[in-house]
Amino acid sequence: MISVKFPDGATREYEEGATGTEVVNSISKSLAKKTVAIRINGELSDLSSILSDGALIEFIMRDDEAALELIRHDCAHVLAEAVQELWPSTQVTIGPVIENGFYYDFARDEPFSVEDLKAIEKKMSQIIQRGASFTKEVWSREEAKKVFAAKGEHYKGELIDAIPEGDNLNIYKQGQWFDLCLGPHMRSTKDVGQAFKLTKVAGAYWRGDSNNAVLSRIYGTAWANQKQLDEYLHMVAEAEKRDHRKLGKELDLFHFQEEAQGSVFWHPNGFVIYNAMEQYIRRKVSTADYKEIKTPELMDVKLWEKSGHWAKFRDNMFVVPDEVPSMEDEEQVISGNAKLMALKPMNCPAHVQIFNQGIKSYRDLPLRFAEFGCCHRNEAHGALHGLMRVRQMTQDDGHIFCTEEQVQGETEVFCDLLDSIYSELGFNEVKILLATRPEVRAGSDEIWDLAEKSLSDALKATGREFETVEGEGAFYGPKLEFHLKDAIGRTWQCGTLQLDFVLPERLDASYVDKDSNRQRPVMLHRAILGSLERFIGILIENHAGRMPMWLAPTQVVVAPIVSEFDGYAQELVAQLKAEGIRAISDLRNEKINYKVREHSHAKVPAIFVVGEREANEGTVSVRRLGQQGQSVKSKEEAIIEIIKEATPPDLRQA
RNA sequence: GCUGCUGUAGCUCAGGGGUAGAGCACUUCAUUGGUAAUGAAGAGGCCGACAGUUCAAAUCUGUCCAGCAGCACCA
Repeated sequence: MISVKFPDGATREYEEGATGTEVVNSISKSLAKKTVAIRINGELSDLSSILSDGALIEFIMRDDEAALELIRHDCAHVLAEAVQELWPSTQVTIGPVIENGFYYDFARDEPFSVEDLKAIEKKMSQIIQRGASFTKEVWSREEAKKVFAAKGEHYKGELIDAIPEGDNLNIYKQGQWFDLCLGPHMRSTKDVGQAFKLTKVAGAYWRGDSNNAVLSRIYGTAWANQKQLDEYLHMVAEAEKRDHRKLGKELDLFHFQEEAQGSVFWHPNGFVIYNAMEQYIRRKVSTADYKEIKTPELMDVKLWEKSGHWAKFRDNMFVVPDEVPSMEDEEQVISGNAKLMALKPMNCPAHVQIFNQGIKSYRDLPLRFAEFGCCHRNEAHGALHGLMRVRQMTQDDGHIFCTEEQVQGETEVFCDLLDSIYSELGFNEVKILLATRPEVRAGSDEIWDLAEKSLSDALKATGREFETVEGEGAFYGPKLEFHLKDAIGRTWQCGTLQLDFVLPERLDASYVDKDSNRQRPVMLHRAILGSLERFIGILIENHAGRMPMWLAPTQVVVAPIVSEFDGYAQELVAQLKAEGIRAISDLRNEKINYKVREHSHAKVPAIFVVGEREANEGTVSVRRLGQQGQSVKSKEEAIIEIIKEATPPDLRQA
């Protein structure tokens, strides 16, 4: 006999070899009906798993949060079966669960079309209705290789080879169809339910390596019930409406064009936001004792060779020969002998050049430089994405030169600065990741041990929680990544703090310590927004284009109802402008409905409507974006209200 | 860069081997109307670029360019 424990502390005895199914059946019929999987000692497993003596077990119902992963994984298997039923010569590869759904990669000569998805969904529905049980078998390596080879499944053969010797080789069957899989799965395909949808097709590299073949990937989403699926699809539609590229066009904020791929043309409206953000950050870093600097855009390639960027990022740099092309033969000719310059892809080496001027004393440390650094990176075509990924960007960059002992204090101060800025900008959920040494890197393992330890110790000392992501650090040092959660739950990496022992060494930075000895400073690279362009894109999507008053390109429109009161409207605009408010009048010969509609579409936060009553009483009828109706106030009161709201968050009186 | 899709008016899109279409926006005229569209008229296009097939190409084919969705990349 074996005994199993339940979460409430109870124990029960079963025959040797009892499975989760037997246990759940022994408890109650209704429980057995709802239970789709089991957790054994905390690990999600098949309900049909054989239990060991003393195991702690928990039942997973289909409606449990934990079952979502199983629903999606099982759904991926159903997708694969459906595809092979429809197109038997298609090879299957892998099909993992991802956020909100799953995908499956197939090897097939003909890529899938969007129309195919409908047919596949129909077939999947049938497979789910058939409700074949998932059963697990453990095969020998040889057997598995033979069977998959016979089926023409070469990718599965490669996967089998990659499984470490000694590990079990699980095969999950659902009726006639089977797949190599770690599991676990639910009881049968019926447990998947019908709340699923295939969303898109795309190409993807085998094993995520661009040197490998391109496979056809089908993405899907799956949920416990139709309501959840509908909510998810609604959320996706909402996100689409917020797309900053669409809003950028609608609100006349910026545009892109072919001749400057990936570089922003800021229109007057967009540049208001840009300037407001730049000025805001400038005030914040100035208060935090940073010295603002400006460094050259174009520098000799030699500097980038020295810093190590040339070796690693040359392919993504814009290189400019210092030469006027000759125009012989009507073709532009460049000799190839010219000195090579490069547009800076980042600012750090330039900041070190300023640090290196003159002799620095330990008394100068920590020395904090800030720059709105305009950087160019020749990003791959497919990587460009509106404001989120551009070729010309302006980083709110900064570098702190300090001693090893000062790292902890600087980390703490920086984290506080970030918290203050993010919360002022309306982002209250921040997740921190510590990214450690990548495979290709500069600096010895000892330096990396030290750098990773100092950074994580410093962060721990601030009392903040973080997760570690292995291998994601910069080539010169480990980094902290600060991820913001936006209004519809998406996360964006914005801030970063990177600890660097390598660049000061390579670029020979030094200071004189108490005992008159030359020492290497530590360099902290840091950014708060990341890039102004990208952050503005995030702000647009977060606010769905309805920018808070202090960032709104036009803050107030004053619209008279009839032309008789144009004078009163102009007077109001003049008063608002005198207070630094971005106000305009709309004196067009149009109905008030039309004006209100138009300015509401333009997402102007406040409209002052004035007619006979207002002009006679010295009032305004204030209509606020997103609110029904309007309220009448004295003009003084209305203006004071706008001034308050238009004040940047760091300048507001508490 | 890779795979797939798309490219027609300022915007959103329909059409499709034989004279280029709609709505909105724009211009003009009339309208002075109290909180999300007043009416009428007009103007606007090398149908992404280049080549090929054809009596004839915006339409079919090919190449290229750009955008989009993923992938890969992201100092």
